[in-house]
Amino acid sequence: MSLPHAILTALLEKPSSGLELTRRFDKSIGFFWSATHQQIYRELGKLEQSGLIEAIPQPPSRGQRKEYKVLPAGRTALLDWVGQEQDPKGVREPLLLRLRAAAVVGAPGLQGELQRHLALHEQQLTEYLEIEQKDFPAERAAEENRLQHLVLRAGIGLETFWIQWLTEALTGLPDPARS
Amino acid sequence: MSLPHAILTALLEKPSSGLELTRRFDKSIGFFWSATHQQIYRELGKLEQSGLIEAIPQPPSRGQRKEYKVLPAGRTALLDWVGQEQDPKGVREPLLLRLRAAAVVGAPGLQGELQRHLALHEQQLTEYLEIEQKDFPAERAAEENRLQHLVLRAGIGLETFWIQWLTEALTGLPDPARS
DNA sequence: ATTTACATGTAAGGGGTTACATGATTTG
DNA sequence: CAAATCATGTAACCCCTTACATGTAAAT
Repeated sequence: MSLPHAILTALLEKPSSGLELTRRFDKSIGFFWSATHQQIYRELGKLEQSGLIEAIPQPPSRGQRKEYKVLPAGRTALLDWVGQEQDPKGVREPLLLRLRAAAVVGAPGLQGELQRHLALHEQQLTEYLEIEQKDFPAERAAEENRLQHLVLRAGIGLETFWIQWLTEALTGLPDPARS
Repeated sequence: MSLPHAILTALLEKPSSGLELTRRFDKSIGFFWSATHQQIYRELGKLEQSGLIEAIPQPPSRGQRKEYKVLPAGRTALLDWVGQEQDPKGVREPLLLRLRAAAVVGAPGLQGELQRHLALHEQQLTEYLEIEQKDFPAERAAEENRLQHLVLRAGIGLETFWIQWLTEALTGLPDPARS
């Protein structure tokens, strides 16, 4: 039940249409909870039906922009959700599965795949670091947006971990394959 | 499409029945790809229909143990899958979402939740470290099961990261709430 | 007028989660 | 034989993914 609350958060930060939300997800919340526009439209419909959000009155026709804002009930629902106990869900990373499978059936081409992942993680880390420089400059070690910064630091930490792990993995198996 | 391949890997390591697989998942593969017995039974059925695994002949009645082994076609399918390019999927961590939401609607009780998560991650790390000591002792810095060890090291690294991040987060907000 | 970009949706299928159902085997 | 345990399975629901469909507005 995370997506609806992600949407509520985004709408509280700024009322938006479905497409706007999709774009904002692509470059902020989506970093740790991605969603496609299909998911978002469906969820907006549900949230509206539940009385948690409201569409700003418009001639409702297809292909016509429809902007939503959060109702008081929506804010309450979000606050409830934030306060709930939720256990962290375990890792779910196919690459680790594939390594384990490779230990059994062999792994031609795995080295290349690891290098590809390494490059992708380095790219993501760079993106995060740029955002950090832009949004959280050292001067105002803000109390205001400390939480947002913390979230970004989680992303940075995770990418850093993967880069380190992949590097270690690659220095270990310098032979291209073993079928 | 990860679960079937996780099962193929497990069955190659050792032919098993559905319930055995469920238990083995709970304490090894399941650390980075969990599955319930319902999922496993359904998937075993599909794999058998596809001709990738085979049940060792038994009077097939309900409630009767049924052991599966991997067929050559299954091994091939797994090898194919290991060789495919698959992009890493982004993080999907509700706790980060909740922090972000807390930045908007406030966060009574969030500190307690962070401490709870910290304890859970410390517990998981301990479990991983025990497995490492038992299965990968320093003496034989094995080439044989290097890949398995690497996978475990990923788990260790991830838990370590979360512990560090949560600790940092908690030292920052020593006030119990702010609604 | 046609194309392009914007914007909102529908449909189908896969996978995961939870609750429940049923048969076999062991134990008291 | 009654209860507990082992073992396999069904059903319903929800979420995510992918591909496609439809309508509006602006540009050429």
